[in-house]
Amino acid sequence: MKTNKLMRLEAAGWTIGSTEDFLQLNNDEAQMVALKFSLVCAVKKSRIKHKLSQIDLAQRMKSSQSRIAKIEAGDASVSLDLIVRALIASGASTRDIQSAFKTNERACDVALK
Amino acid sequence: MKTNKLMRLEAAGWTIGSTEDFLQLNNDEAQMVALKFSLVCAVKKSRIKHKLSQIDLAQRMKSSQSRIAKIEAGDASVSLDLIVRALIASGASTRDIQSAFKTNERACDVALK
DNA sequence: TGCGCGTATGTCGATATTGACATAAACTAC
DNA sequence: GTAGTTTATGTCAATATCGACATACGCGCA
Repeated sequence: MKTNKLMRLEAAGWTIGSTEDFLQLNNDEAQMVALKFSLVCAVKKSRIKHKLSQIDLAQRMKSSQSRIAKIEAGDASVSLDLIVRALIASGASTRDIQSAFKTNERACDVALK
Repeated sequence: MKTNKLMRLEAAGWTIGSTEDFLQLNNDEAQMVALKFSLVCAVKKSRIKHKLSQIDLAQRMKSSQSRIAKIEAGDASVSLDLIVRALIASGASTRDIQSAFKTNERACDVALK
């Protein structure tokens, strides 16, 4: 019997698994953030490696310098789409892009400066 | 001296490299499309592998069944963000995600059915 | 000092993307 | 058959994201 307490909980607006869902969501969120971070790092690395200013890169992908700055700053208003576009436009190779998806990257700043 | 013809062209609204930019853009676009395609395939594979219905997956990522359908159909209104979120939520491992970024995947349908 | 260059930050109107919903279609199993 | 399950498609109001612009900051150099 799993009815009694369960039903009371559900009556109160809870469902079984809600905790797991919550944690799962957090975990997924974390993965997403880590992924974005890696890619952002890769963008900056690739841009500098190819000796491009933010303006150069912006022109390449028909965006604006401020967008590039926001990308590299990890601004909340930039999508994964834009990050990956920037990565591609910056001249990163397919291999670079792929390896950027390893989330176990070292801290970005360290590698950059 | 690269001034003469160049200046005339620029006066006409052209800049050097515009053709390259054009091709570059197309190439970047193509890379982006290929990437999305690979990921979409990976989502469907992973979802089925984990025996999830579109509704299940939708609940996991707090989205809707119709969105999942659109994702897997390659609808124009789905962002890379959502695709990757779906991939993560479907239970794909980090390794799965990474390997999904190899653009030289085989056709999706073949593998799926 | 001031000037040029690259970058950071805030704002804003226009556009893209979202979840939700309705509904149809495809497919099983009875 | 039809009832149940899964997936596909269209619509829409709410929100997220966009490029563009202004502007400030840091930094090297004359």
